[in-house]
Amino acid sequence: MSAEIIPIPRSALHEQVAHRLRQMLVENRIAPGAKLNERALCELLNVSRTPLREAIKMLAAEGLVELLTNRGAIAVELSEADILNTFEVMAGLEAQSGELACDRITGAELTEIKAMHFEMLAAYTRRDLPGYYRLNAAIHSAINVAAKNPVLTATYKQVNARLQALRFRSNQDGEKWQDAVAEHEQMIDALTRRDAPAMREVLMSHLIHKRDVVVEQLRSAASADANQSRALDKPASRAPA
Amino acid sequence: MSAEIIPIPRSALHEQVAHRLRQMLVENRIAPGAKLNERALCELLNVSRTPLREAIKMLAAEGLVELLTNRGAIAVELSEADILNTFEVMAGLEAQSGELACDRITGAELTEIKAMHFEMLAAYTRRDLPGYYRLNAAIHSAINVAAKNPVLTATYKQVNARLQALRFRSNQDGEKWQDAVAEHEQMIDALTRRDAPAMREVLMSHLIHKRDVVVEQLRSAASADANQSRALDKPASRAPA
DNA sequence: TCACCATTTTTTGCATACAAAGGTGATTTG
DNA sequence: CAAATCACCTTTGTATGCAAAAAATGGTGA
Repeated sequence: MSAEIIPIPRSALHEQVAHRLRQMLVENRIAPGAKLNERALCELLNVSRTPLREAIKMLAAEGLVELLTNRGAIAVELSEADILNTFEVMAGLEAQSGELACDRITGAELTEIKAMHFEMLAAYTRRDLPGYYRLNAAIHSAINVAAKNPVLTATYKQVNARLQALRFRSNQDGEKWQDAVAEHEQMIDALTRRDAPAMREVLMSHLIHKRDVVVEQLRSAASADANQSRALDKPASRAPA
Repeated sequence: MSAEIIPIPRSALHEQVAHRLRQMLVENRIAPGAKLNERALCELLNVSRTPLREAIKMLAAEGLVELLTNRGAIAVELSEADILNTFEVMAGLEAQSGELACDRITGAELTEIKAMHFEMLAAYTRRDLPGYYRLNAAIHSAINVAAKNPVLTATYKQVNARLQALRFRSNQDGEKWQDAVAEHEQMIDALTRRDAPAMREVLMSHLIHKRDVVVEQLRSAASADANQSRALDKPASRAPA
């Protein structure tokens, strides 16, 4: 085992394009409902249409974009029902991750998660929302990894990606934020005790609460949008690019 | 709202190609590990390389084929670890389906599932393995649908597709078969009582047993292969097309 | 002014062409 | 004779061209 000269062996163009598009979608740089214009993306990414189209097809299979037959692709726009359903699945996947992690987590992994937890508490204390989100996601991801099941990890990531775009524009409420932190304490506790049923329970309710926060924010954002568009006398049901 | 002249609005070529390839993979008409030669598939399906390649990219995102960079695509070949991991995820998804179905199943749905269960018993009694598999899959699918969560259904289907190829060549052992039927009885029972925890429990162990059957069959098949290849003095670690 | 229709323009979908990487086999050399 | 090398062929990856469908535009009539 000597030469991994370049760990990324110059991955194919369509892979790179898919990666960049995925990032743009998850970071809301392409708004939900927005059309993916091939010509525009081609010159933005400096590739021809062939690898671009192949990348778009992959994202469609991942559920990040929707294909429209003769009308190209648009970034998925989740209805409230979609969001509820997606969080429900995520809750199941997280709960299972937690259960399995209780059986399979190593001491080093648990230590690292505890360290990240304290970092998250620091971010919370400073009301550093971006830092908090980053650490929060890192902790959940670490728990998932500790479950030692790559298939579960891949499934988790794929479903989670669809929700990332929502999280990107969500803002924690003061009280809810405090509750979320308390739930994280319970998680760490259950994980330390290797108490799988407790872990499942905590993660399930944690996800339910996350869901409620997102849906609530979405509703208020939607009503704000509605007010604004009424004021501007302009129907803006579909988000622009 | 008048004319849905053709309910399938002449879906795009790459969709049709993806569908046919998916079918071929799931039915083991393309063996695990086998190379997907573009030229050959093009003339088999009578399409040019562009839609074929787009379809292959979709299947890669679904986890049915593996892309090799400059060497095309091969049908996924699951290692024993992969199989264990995949069944573990399936168990979680089925368990959640069962729990949710207990809350949300309609009387009509339950009735239909019971009817299919009796049909399955008939197939079992006749030792009609293909019929048994079909009804078994239909029942599990119906439970999933009764959970009323399209995201869960999509996730379930995607993960399950990777296992279908294995099931296609698996054969139930007499005793294990009897156990599986008994577990199905318990499932129907729990579902009738709307007992979500019991449903979770039954489905979890049912999937574990399914997993064991598949792994056992795989092992004996592998050793048989090894014997045969030794006899023929020909290394055949990779399955041919 | 608004609605409807024809025409133009844009955009997507598919096919093909070209370039580069991989595999194969024969030939050559140690 | 074995191993390495080189040339050839096959296959994949990307770019481009062409046809069809959809959107945009403009004009006409009520």
